[in-house]
Parts: sequence; structure tokens; C-alpha cells
Amino acid sequence: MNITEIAKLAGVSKTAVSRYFNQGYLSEEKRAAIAAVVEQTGYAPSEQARTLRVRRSRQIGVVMPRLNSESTARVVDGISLSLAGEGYQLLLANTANDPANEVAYLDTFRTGGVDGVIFLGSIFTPAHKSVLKSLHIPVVIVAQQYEGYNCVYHDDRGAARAMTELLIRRGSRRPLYLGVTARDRAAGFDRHEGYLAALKDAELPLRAEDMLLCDFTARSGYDRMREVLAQRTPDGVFCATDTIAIGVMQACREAGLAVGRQVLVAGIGDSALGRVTAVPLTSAHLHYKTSGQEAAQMLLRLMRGQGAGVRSLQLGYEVVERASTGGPECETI
Amino acid sequence: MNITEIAKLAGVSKTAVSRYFNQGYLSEEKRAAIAAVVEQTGYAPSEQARTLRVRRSRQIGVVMPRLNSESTARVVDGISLSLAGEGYQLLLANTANDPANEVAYLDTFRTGGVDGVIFLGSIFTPAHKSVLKSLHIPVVIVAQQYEGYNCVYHDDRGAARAMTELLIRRGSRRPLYLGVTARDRAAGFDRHEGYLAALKDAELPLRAEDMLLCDFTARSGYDRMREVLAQRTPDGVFCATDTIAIGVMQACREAGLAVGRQVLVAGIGDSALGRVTAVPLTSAHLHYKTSGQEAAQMLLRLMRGQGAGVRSLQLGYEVVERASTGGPECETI
DNA sequence: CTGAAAGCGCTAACAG
DNA sequence: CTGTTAGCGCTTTCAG
Repeated sequence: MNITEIAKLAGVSKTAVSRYFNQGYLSEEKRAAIAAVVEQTGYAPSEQARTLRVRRSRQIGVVMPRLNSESTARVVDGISLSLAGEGYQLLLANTANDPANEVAYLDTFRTGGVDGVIFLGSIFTPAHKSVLKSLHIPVVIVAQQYEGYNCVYHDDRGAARAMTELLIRRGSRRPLYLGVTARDRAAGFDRHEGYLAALKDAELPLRAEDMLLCDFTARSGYDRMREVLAQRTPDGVFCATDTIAIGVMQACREAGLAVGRQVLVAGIGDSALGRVTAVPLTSAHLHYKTSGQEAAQMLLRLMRGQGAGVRSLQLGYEVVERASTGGPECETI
Repeated sequence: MNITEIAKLAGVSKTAVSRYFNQGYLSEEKRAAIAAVVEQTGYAPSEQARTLRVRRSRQIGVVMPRLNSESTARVVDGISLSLAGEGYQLLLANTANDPANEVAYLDTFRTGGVDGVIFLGSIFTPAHKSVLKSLHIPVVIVAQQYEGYNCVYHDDRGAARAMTELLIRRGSRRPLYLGVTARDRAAGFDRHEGYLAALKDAELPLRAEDMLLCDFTARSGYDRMREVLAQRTPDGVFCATDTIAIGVMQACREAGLAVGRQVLVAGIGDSALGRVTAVPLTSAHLHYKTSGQEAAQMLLRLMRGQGAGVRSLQLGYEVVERASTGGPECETI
């Protein structure tokens, strides 16, 4: 069913039908005739063909690293909030933490006719660099700061530092660090930096054996912590993500250790998970939703050609202390 | 940058360039000439235009009700697994539980040139019915059984019944039901039916005041349970989703009630959340990932025109008993 | 092996 | 107000 057939059925020209769908000049009679045919056939013009013609799809592509992630969901939520009202639709691509997928989907969007891209970044490889460069539509990067691109990101270093300081203030003399790969600049490198800075400030020694690498799962936090506990009982653990912290607390619990008394634990992200655990988790709230909204606003400006140079926006954090650091009792859900 | 320009730069015809990208007959010299230009310009053919021409995008659209949901993530994971190897890409649309969005995105996919659609259903309205009917590409519906369409869904009734029976077997004389709207046939109506069936089997009375309505959040489970606890202390609660159960357990805990001893709690879905709570949650494991895989296989068959009539596939469930029903100690993360 | 030409479904001048 | 015409960027006969 295409515009020509509809035109024939309604006894008008293709142009008239096109105008019907694009509020052009049209007599009431023709309008009615077309309306009838459209109603009856359920015809809708091919967005595909329209985009090819007008070079504008009103779709924006979002590349994200994970699906089942609260932070991702919050960012995307913020994006929708800003974009829905402007008549844009979101096309999401889940890369399942695979950089190759990220590149592939960025390329899909490049050739697929979206008007703009929001990229929830994780790791940047040369391939990313080159596909981003070849992207001739506006892009905004969220959660990572990337030289030369419009970015909205968080104060990962500050948040990590604040969490580590809190552990120390609450009595940890030798806080452990369980983090993720430094190839992820924000969640890996910067948070690690924050941890190191806090130790330095407190004049505590930096020990390589106190810094352990996990992936983004609770399972890996659990495993790593078990290994540690086989050797000794740390008095505090700073985890680069709440998810890792969940695993750590689970391991402590199984070892009969009281989280918040014997072992202090803190994470980053303030996820819902950390509010329902046996001992509620101290964390740093990051403004994920706001970052999504801001990124969308940036993208809108860029798409309207109002992009006055490259901007990069850093958002702050909020310390949320709960029972896992021995502080005040948690707020409820 | 389009095919014509590339052809000009390489000193060949458009056709040759097209063949370069579609493994057609081409002399080595021309191939090399084109390769050089492509390399240098970073040109990639417009998927957009190609699709218009060949009526095939190798993209499949997935409409999903929520982002930050483990079940959704597992289903999508399964879909990717089956589809990635076949060279298809997934375009995800998040409807944020808004039926209007569902209809809008189904329509986007209808006119946007995807080759097939997988619809993670929630509630069906007449608008859904009509947009589904007008969709002239293959569709598979997941998690709901919908007359006349290819579906993959779960034994919601059986799972709910098994959970309720378990509560009764473990000593609950008057299990409460906290469920979601029956407009969601699978998660609302069927699970409620399962609860009712279990009560009937056990010859327990059905009381309207013991069946409460929540939305899909922990917060609503928490609120509803607080209201109940203000009146009396139930000996068991069956929740239609794990998320609701999380809220319920939180409310119990705040009220100083021992979950698994004084109050038994069970949910459905076997989510990761339920494994890290203070008292690990008894639940029914549903085969979400498998449902995604099966749905993708069905879609592939349909797209290949091997759709031997409408099929509907029901998957089973597994009872996972943990401490919240007083049974054996939980497995760890 | 190669290129010219037709056309996918649509919109935007342009001339009535 | 309306229809004719010319493409958007690509693939695919069809003759060479």
C-alpha cells in the first residue's frame, strides 16, 4: 500500500495525499476523500521513504552498555523526558558491554538516518574514535568525558573520594578498593583516583594488594571478597559500583561478619538494590536522570544548529549514608 | 557523501560501487580503486536508501514495557542470542509502561522498515489490536498469550499456584495476595487465578480483603503491606512479582516481624534482587531468556516465510525455595 | 565483467 | 488550491 495507490483510490494526485499528511493546502472535499480511504486501508506513509527525501527522521539513537542497569534506566528516562515533548522518538541499542557492538551500532545509526545520537559511554577504543569522527550527525556522550565531544558526566573522582573519606572517618584504617577496569575512564580510572586521593589526604599508605579488579557484576564482588576474607578481615571496603558492593556484603554476611560494624562498606550509584540489602548500603547518589535530560537538551541545541562550540558539563553527587558504614539508620525504601 | 560521488572519485560507475558492497562481479582493479576511495572517505552506503530499494533492513524492532527490569533484560538477551548470529540488529523501544507509547512505537516500526517485531506485551487495548492488525510484517508476542498471534509465554497460573501452595504447605493458613492489574493478563489475571486455585485446593476461604492491588514497584508493595500491618499480622504473602515482594519484606522488617518465621513471603520471577535481601526470597523461576530465544526463532521462521500457521508456546517454571518461606537456607549469589 | 537506465515511496518546486 | 515533474541514494535488470 503506497501513496500512489491511495491517490488512485481517492481519485486525487499523489501530491494531494502527501499534503494530507503534511498539512498543505487542500480542499475540504479532497481532504475528506483521502481521509476515507486512509481510514479504510489503514495506510500510513513510509517513514523510510520520507526520511530519504527530507533528510530528517525525528528519531534519535541511544547506544547503551547494559539493559538491566538502574543507572542506564535513569539516564534513558531523563532523555525521554526531554525529547518526547519535542516529537522525537528514541531508538535504543544495547551493546551488552561489547565495544565491538558499540561501534557496530554507532555505525547503524550513522547510516540508518537518525537525527542525532546519545552515547552512554564505557570504554573508548581507536575504533570508537574513528566511528565517532565519521558520524556526521550530532552526538552527545553521557557518563564519560571525551576530548572534543559534547559530554555530560559525573564527578566520579569526587564521589569516590568522598566515599573513601567517609569510610576512614567512620574508623576504617585500611580501606580496600574493589574497582573496575581503568579503561573505563569514569567508573574505573577516576573512581580509583578518588580513592587514592582520600588515602593520601589521610596519610594512609597505598598498597597495591588492597586494590582489586572486578567486572560490573555482584558475582565478581562476591568472589573477590571471598578471596580477601580467606586471608584477613579488612575493616572497610570501597566499591566502585553498588553492584559490586552487594556482592561484597553478601560475602561478609556468609563469613559471619557484621557489615557496618566489623566491616564498613560503601559503593557508588545509590541504586535501589542497596536499599533492600540486609544492611542498607552507603553510597554516592549520581544525578543520572539529570544527566540524561541535560544530554538531550544539548543534542536538541546541536540539531537546531545552535551548537556554540563543544561543551562539557559535569554534575555533582550526594553522599547518602546508610547502615553499611555504621552511620545513622537507613531511610526506608 | 553518496554512491555517485564515490563512483566519480574512483572513476567507475555507481553500479560498480554497489557491487563492491554487495559482492557482485568486479575486476580486481576496480575493486582496489573503490576500496581506496572508501577507505579514505569513510563512506558507508545509506542503509536507509538500500532498505527502500530492497525492502529488507535486517533490523528487528523490540517493544518493551520497562528498561530497568531483570525479566526484560533476560528476554532481550535471549533475543540477541538467537538473532545476532543471523545478522540481524535489534532496535529497542522503551514504552515506560504507557500503552499509548506501545502503540506509537509499533507504528514506528510498521512504517520504519524493520523486518519483524517482537513485542513484550503487558496490557492489550483495542488500539493495540488495530495497530497489530495493520502491521504487515511478522510479529511475535512474548510473555502474553494473544489469540491469533504467535506467542511465547510462561505458565503464570501454574507458577502462582505453586508458590501459594508452598506458602500453605509451610504453614500459612491465610495467605494474602498482592498483585497487579488484571488488565495485564499474564502477570495480573493469570497469577491471581493461580492463587485462587491454590486456596480452593486447600479448601481455604477466598476473601476479597486479602487480595490487594499494587503497581509494579517495590514502593507500592511496601505501602500496601504497611496498611495491612496497621490492622493485623498475616502469616503469609504471595506477591505477583519479586519487586513487590521486596517492598513487602521491607515493611515486615521495619515492623520487627521475622520474614520466613512469622510471615512467609513468596514472589515470582526469581530476580537477582530477591537473592540479596536480608531474607532471601522464595520465588518461581521463569524462563525469560529461553522465551526470548524461542521468540526470535519463531520470528526467523516467519520472516523466511516458513510460518506454518500461528503457534503459541508455553514455557514452564521452577520453584526456588529460599529462606523467606522458612525452608532451606538460600544458595549464595 | 561493466554501465545505463529504471524505479523503491515519498516530498517539493513549479507552473497552472 | 492542484497536478506534473524531478529527484533523495541505492540496487537491479538488461544489454553490451
